[in-house]
Amino acid sequence: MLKTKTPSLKDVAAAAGVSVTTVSRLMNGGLDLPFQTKKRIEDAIRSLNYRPNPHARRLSMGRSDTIGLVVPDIANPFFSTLVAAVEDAADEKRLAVSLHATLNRAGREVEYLQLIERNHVDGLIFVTNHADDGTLAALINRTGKVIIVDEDVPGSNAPKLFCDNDRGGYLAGAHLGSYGHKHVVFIGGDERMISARRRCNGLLRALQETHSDQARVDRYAGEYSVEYGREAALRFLEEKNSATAIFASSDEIAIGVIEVFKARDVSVPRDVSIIGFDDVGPLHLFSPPLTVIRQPVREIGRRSLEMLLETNWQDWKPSASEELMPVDIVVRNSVAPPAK
Amino acid sequence: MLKTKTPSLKDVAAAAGVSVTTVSRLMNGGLDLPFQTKKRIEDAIRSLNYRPNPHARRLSMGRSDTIGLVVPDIANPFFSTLVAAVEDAADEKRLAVSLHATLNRAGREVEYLQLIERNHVDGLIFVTNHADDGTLAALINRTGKVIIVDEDVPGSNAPKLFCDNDRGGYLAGAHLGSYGHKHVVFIGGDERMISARRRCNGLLRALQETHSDQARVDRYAGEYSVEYGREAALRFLEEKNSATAIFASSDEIAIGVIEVFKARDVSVPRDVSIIGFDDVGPLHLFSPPLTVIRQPVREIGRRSLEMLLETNWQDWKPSASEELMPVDIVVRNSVAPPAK
DNA sequence: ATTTCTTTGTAAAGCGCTTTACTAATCCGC
DNA sequence: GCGGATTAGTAAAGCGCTTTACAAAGAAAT
Repeated sequence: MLKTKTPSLKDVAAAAGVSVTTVSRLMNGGLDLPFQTKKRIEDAIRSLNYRPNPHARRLSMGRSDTIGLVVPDIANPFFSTLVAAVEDAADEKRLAVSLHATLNRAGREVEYLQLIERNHVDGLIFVTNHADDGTLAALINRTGKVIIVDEDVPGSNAPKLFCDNDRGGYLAGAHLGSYGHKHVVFIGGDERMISARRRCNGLLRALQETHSDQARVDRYAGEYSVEYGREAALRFLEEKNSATAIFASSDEIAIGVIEVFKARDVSVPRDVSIIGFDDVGPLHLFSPPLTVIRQPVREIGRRSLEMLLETNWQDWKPSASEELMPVDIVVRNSVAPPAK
Repeated sequence: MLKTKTPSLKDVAAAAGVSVTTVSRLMNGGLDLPFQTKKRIEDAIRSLNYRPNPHARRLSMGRSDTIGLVVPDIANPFFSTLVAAVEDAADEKRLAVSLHATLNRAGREVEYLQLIERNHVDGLIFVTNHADDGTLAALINRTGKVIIVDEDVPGSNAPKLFCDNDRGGYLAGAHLGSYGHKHVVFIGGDERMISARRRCNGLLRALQETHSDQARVDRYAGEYSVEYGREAALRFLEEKNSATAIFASSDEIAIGVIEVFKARDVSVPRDVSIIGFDDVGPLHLFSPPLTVIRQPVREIGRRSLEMLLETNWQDWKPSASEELMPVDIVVRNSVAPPAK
């Protein structure tokens, strides 16, 4: 294969007998040319199979037509569904997506946030799933053009998009309460995390509405992982917790819990009821099918891109702009009246 | 926030009292400078908080330090796990990944393949999951620098990485055979797809080794989707197929099958045995836990990036270079002796 | 003391595009 | 047939970096 250089704008211009400016302007829609000229240029483009060099274009224009997407873990179905939705929406807008996973490694988030600084990307959709010590918030406030999704970075001034965590908790609590559960353990993030705090609040509120001061919720705090789900389930068993139901704050946690309950012959929902959160995996095929609060993950993904694109960053005020996506409950078979 | 322009190499040079060349060469390791000069420059970089503009760098160097990754569907756990592994490996090599989902839409694959042409990306990892009419193969052969993963694009000259499909089929067949199954239906892609062909061959061979000419496999061909799994299960039931076991060629298909079996009160494995393929979802929590051929998805992801990086594209010969990753069987509880 | 290497730099071209500022040609009304 | 507006097009600067080709200064060799 002989090394024919890829054609440049100049080549096209030469072939069409016009200047590069003319070609460039034609291509970018800034010029109405007489039919003849236009056709000559278009023929030249076609016959040379010309495509603009994106790097030159980006350097010249000072933007990249690429958005950054940083998530904790791409393999996690919740995030991968989110990624899929963002990619889909971005593609529609002819934007590329530069994908980065932090895997909760220290410094990763900071590093990826910097991508924006030298306009590697035009904007960033940022999702974290652990508490921040202030570093992240400071960086976000300095760089701008980031949308915070799913979990808050407290102190950051950026448009935010969460699911309606409080309502999620409330729905779970109301459901559990209506079955007669008064004491439930909440397994989720720690109290610094908005998702955990709000879900827990909602849960307790609903329980109290049904059972007033008999209502009680214990909080087990840890990562949103299968591993922590197992750990929490073990703790639940070992401390012979008298709660009759568990509210597992993510699919992953629920999976971990169910795994050990299965191994220890704890029957769900006979011995203990479980209600999950997210509903992205095939939970309906579990035994028993898992009752769950569903997040509209794809909508969250699409909406986050919209927000990134529609906010006018020039004069965006650090307002308390927080958008909440609705959740709902999907009732399956993992909740029953308490045995005890 | 006043509009301080982001610092450029020139600013650094000025601040350090040297030329831009010097700074550039220092940063790219091409120069040993006397300690004093070096320190001056480094101080300047630090105090200006300078970071090179990636677009300028890319334009100048003619490469992007970005690889493209095109998959059929990011939300599908199999692919998302693959994506996660590739991203992880890429990050280690300081490469960005540009992610694209084809969603089996016509023209998408072609379009993304073009990314490589104007060095938008330095290489492409390409995974498709349907048959090609020759267009893709032609394009791939023209552009080069692509690794084909998971499913073949017949006629394409590129390094290829698949799992050991034949052995996967064989393992499934041997397992089923040892339980006394002679007649099984294979649900998977059509005969133009290497994954389907090889798995089916392996399956039949194993069955024949156990039951010689009593062995029989029916092939249901369709997409690797939950939807098709449902469809196939319905067909299975409606035609009262006398097969005693089903080999579902992906997690998705298996999920679809199990869904309808559950709805129709077909008991697994009592009425019919099922064996799946992939094992990326939480199949162990299904009822019953699904026996499955496992693909080393993460390893496939990592390896595909390695292959992209290690092949010397200058003098790569269209050899029959096909690499196979090992699969294994994980026995759970969805296979039992046939009832009939 | 002159030549020859190194060391320590520099100036300037080039990557391929966009865009600003400008000019030449054509058309219109009178 | 002239001034002015419009149309059709150009030249050249600039985006921020890398890299080639070259130079000055000091050290080593003759």
